[in-house]
Amino acid sequence: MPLPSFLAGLNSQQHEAVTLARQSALIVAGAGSGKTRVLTMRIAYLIQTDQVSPAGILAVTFTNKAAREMLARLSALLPINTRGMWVGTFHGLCNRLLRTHHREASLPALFQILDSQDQLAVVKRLMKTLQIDDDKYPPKQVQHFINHHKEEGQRAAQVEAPDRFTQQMQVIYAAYDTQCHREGVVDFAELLLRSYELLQRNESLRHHYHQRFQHILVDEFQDTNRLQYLWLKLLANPGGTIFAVGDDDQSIYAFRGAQARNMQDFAQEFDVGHVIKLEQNYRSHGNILEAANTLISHNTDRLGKNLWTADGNGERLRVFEAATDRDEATFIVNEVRTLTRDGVRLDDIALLYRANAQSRVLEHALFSAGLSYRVYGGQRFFERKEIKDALAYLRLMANSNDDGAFQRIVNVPPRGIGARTLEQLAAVARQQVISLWSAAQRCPLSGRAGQAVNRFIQGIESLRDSCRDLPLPKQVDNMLMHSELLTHYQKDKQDADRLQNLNELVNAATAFIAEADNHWPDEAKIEAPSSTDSDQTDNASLAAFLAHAALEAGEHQAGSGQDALQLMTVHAAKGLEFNAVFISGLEDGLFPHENSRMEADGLAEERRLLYVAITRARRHLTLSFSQSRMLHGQMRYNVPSRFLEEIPANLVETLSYTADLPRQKAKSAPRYAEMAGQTFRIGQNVHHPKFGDGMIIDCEGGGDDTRVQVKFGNGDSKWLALTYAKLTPT
DNA sequence: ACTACGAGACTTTTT
DNA sequence: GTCTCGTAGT
Repeated sequence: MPLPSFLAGLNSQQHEAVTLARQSALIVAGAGSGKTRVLTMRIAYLIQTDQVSPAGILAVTFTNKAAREMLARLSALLPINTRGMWVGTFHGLCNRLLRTHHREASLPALFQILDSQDQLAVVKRLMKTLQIDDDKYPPKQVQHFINHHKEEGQRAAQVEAPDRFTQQMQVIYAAYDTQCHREGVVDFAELLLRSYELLQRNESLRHHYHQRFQHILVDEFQDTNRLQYLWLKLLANPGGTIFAVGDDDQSIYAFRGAQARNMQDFAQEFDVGHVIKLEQNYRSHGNILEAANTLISHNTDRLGKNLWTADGNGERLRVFEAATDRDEATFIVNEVRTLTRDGVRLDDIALLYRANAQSRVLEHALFSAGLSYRVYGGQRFFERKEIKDALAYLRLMANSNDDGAFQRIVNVPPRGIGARTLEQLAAVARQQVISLWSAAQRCPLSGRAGQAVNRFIQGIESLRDSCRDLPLPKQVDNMLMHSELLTHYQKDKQDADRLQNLNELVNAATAFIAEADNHWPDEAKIEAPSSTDSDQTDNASLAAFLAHAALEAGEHQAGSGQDALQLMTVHAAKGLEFNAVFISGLEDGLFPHENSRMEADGLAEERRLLYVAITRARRHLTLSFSQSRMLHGQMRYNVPSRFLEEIPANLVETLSYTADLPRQKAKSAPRYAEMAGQTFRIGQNVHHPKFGDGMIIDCEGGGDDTRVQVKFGNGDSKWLALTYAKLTPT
């Protein structure tokens, strides 16, 4: 059989990966090595050569964006319809699975999905009813405990609890699951754990999917957590094959449970004969790659790879040292101007930083300079307050047991139902183990508040009735008209945005339906032999829309397509590329972040983070750091990042202050410490006979009592009395 | 039921 | 420094 023509142009490793015979495979795909291309071509190749039908493919990604991109590229390669294909995020696919088999998973047909916010609200509410001290057991920590254990595949009963504290956590975890079950809601981790347990328990179902999914493909494998790995294993074994693509050097999500170790485990457990490495980079110039290679070589426990390019070395990296964070920002603004003069588009330039707090100074400088910019991160469409309120109305219409939704909007807009009334309702609900809604229904309270509650219940019910046979966008519109949310937010004259967002929600619903008609065939019809609810199916599109809202919170910042500089954290930049990249704040304590010192493998992860940042750049890469920085309302003095020393000097051009850059340092009034005729200044580099080299970051006292705080190379800082410490300037 | 003030946090984040 | 959250006061 002739090979499909689209294979032309692949390099030999890519070709090998794409055309591999039916077997499990591990592809270590370096940054810019054409990873997504290989993944999509592999699918196209399998289908084109009749090794599998589209329905036999399961492809998993981490983000909706990646899933969309894969589908888009796939339909460009092949004239097939992507309808029957299972391409999506772990959570999206689990949702699909659970919707299809909700009975077997003992979930209501219209189960709702809790996002993190919602989940935290449930935890708080629960702890209140259980009367658990939230100082001793901070809700955030409880939430993390629950998620962490779910991601390890553990139910409350399986958690090891050697001490009092953990036992209490375990109790809350168990109560939380009970509560969620009663309300018919499911959190993100639950989506995975529940479908994992479903497949584990239900042999015929498992068998069905084993038969079906002949080829499973996984993107960003290094980001999988334990449960996701087990889920894949359960879905593939025995006989199925997994095509895993990942890069251990780009593993930067350990803090949320990702285990790059899954790559090694996978190679072993799935008998991967030889690992295919994609090392040819099609993105960056040579110097940039060499800097990245050398930096990452300082990590141990790597699968090991070295990026190379057929392109030239290009220009050298530039490193700039600033006196203050403002100077740093000014420098970057000037450099950006130079680049745009040379014809680089603004949106092909990125300013990256370790922590969001750093964007402020940069934004200020950009704003003053009149450069347009866009900051990624921040609130997303479906996470906005007013949208959450509107969604709560819809949720309550779909599922009246949803206490979270009930509580959220029972008094929005204000209708005279205060904390007092709610408490009474909650007490009834707790006693009879029923939802707030049922409590309100069954035990009507007397008085004005009771009337208000009744009116509320009736309002929602009549909404539900009037929406019954309407198409989804009309339902949303109808809800907005009758809920008085619009008038409520009209009073907030400060933000007309909120009104606009609410109206936008109708458009979102319209867009969702249009999209669903293309890609989301009614799985229930195709897949599920077992689930045919007659009572509630007319609300299926509403439930699907609500799931969509939770699973895909919407664009981070709806960039209106205009040319603007891109500001984001290094994490957010993963997977992207730019002609020119600035990485700012390369200081010890910031990058690597000081909190990383506490964590096992923390420094290595920070190094990988910088590796990711560096490999975003195609042509121009500028690193910068500042001697001083305003952080948490305090001036902090930092030493350059240790990572800078790990980049070979011959690749770097060091920039110094230029004459036209106003030194603002005088304004920050360096404080001095004097002792025996010697003067020490904040920011000055010094040497200590015992602790080594460091920098003075603070001083206090005077005369014989003068002390200075010195931050040493290992990250520690110490207060030293000048009388005793033998400090010498370096 | 709504506003105002103060305490405390504050790495990274997708689903 | 600035934002969020929770409580106390009106």
